[in-house]
Amino acid sequence: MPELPEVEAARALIEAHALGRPIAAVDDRDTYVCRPHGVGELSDALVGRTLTRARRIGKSMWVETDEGEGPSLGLHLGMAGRMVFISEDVSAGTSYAGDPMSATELAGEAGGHPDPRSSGNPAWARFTVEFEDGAALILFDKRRLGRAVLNPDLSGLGPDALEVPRAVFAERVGAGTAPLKARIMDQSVIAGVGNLLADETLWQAGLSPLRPAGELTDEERAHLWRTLRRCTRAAIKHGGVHTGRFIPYRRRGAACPRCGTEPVRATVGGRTTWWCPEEQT
DNA sequence: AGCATTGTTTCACA
DNA sequence: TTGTGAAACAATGC
Repeated sequence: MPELPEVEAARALIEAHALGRPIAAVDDRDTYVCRPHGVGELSDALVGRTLTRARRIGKSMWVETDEGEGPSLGLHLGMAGRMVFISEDVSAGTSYAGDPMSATELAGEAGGHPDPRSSGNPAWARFTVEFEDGAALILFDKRRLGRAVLNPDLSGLGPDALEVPRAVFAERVGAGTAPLKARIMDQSVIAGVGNLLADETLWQAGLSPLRPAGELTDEERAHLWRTLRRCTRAAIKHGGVHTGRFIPYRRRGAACPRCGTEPVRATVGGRTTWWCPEEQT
């Protein structure tokens, strides 16, 4: 689920609820999600400190501790991760993106009837930060492809897709021989665009995912930059990339909501890709 | 049973 | 050396 819009919602959740609370305990026993750290490493580094700022580039976020004096906590949601904050104050119980979940529901066992399909399944809590006041910040991830790591290396990331200036975007995206979709999903070129946001943006921009990135005109690059910003902002506002206009039509037998043509499917940049062959050229 | 999955890393190859 | 694409990763869901 998580692309830039979901991660931004998670970052905002941390910023709104988890800052300023001294850390009492950390559960880092899942050494796959917390790798390369061993059990207790994140705990030793974080207990006694306080989260002071939540930041994000693309799909990667990190939380500074003790005004930058302590280590930073890197968090990545992977393919299916979500951040949840719970506290005694039930009204604050919420998840990262338009899918509020009460503390009662999150209690799972305590509720008596935990839904195994729920992302709040207690068994899917892969990393937990408990605060002295009883609140907790939890990374739920049914597939364990998310990450919690100290002092994350973000040097391989390009500029954030929402922050990158138009001219920089044009220079970085409008180069190379790879298909356009692969180019905008390359996190070292620009950071934050995933499979669904890429399909949505290219559909809205009327550009084929197969176009060699380096062959775009100046006008097309500028148009793509504006369209990507609009799609990303809309996804943040509406609760995630799945709210995109084109997303429901990424399936066999559908009809493009603008022209009625059946979308086509192919693998582009290693990912399943759907587009309108009539309008996207 | 088999295939697909909103992400990232590693590896093979041109 | 650089760029590109496939496979692997974990664990479901259909």
